[in-house]
Amino acid sequence: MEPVPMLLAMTYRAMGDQFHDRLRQIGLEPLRPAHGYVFRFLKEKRATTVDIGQHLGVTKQAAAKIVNELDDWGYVLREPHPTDKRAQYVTLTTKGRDYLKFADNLWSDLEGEMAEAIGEDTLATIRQGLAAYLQHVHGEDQPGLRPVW
Amino acid sequence: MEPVPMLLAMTYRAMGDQFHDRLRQIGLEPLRPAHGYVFRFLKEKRATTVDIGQHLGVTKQAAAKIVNELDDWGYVLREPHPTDKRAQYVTLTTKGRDYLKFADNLWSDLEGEMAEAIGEDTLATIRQGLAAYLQHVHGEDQPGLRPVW
DNA sequence: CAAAGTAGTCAACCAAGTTGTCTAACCTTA
DNA sequence: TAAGGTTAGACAACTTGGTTGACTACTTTG
Repeated sequence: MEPVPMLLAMTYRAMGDQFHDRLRQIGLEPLRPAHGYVFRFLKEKRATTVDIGQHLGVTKQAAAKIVNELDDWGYVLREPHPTDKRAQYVTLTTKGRDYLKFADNLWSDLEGEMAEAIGEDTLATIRQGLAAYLQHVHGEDQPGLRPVW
Repeated sequence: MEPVPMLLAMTYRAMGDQFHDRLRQIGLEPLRPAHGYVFRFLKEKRATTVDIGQHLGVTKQAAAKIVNELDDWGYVLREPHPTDKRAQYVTLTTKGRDYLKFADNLWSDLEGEMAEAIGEDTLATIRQGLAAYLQHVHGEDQPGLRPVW
């Protein structure tokens, strides 16, 4: 019997692969999951590189590398922090927001296909079950994503 | 609303972290998920390094590195292939089988805790739902694990 | 106002994979 | 049965995505 985590990993992988395939057909830059997570984070709040690193669960140096790429590609830009002369806010450009919207559509397409395959209600149960488990493990303050890729 | 894959990844990560923590308390070698997947594979069938690479979805060179570690630590050993003088079968030692048994217990403990947190039936639905989705996507021949770590 | 802490950058290193090459053995097949 | 193509495994160089450590400029706190 397969351990549950293996099922989780395989499903994550399967969905991620499909996402990536379709994305590549559009010929975008080679965005990795981390980039997507950054977009999602920046949509919510203004953040510095250090904040981003914290959220991703990596060092600020690693975060800086990611931010640099996104900057080079025009997905984000840096603007001076209003009160702290050391810091810079990283913000989404229009291109970044467009990407995010596009990606969200793609995700919900994939989720729709999943619902079709296994049933709307089953998917809902999965969603709620996993959320409840994370709640159970981490309580209120969910950690950064501590990603898996 | 969180995309489902993110929930999958976070749950996988949460369970994996707990697994790893408890394992480390016992002071075992720093086994990574890949090692566990190799054990699970070798329990089923005799396999060469190339087979293992195929199963893990990595090159044979990468697989060889993993097998070397496991050999150094005494979890597997290599024995000559009966008919092919180039090849070697990789097989679990007693230490390897003991580890696997231990790990399986640990996993089912964790799964038990999950069941307690979110309900036996919810967990069962998750299990079946994910399996059905994988079936839907990949059909009969599930790919190697194409792992995520 | 001095001391401790923090944002960001630079540089060196590391781990886990990749590609490419080679040898010895294997498998056609003419 | 010899010849040509394929394969298992090893070795080496490189790539990627991170790490730790050190430093500067600025900020916060006692």
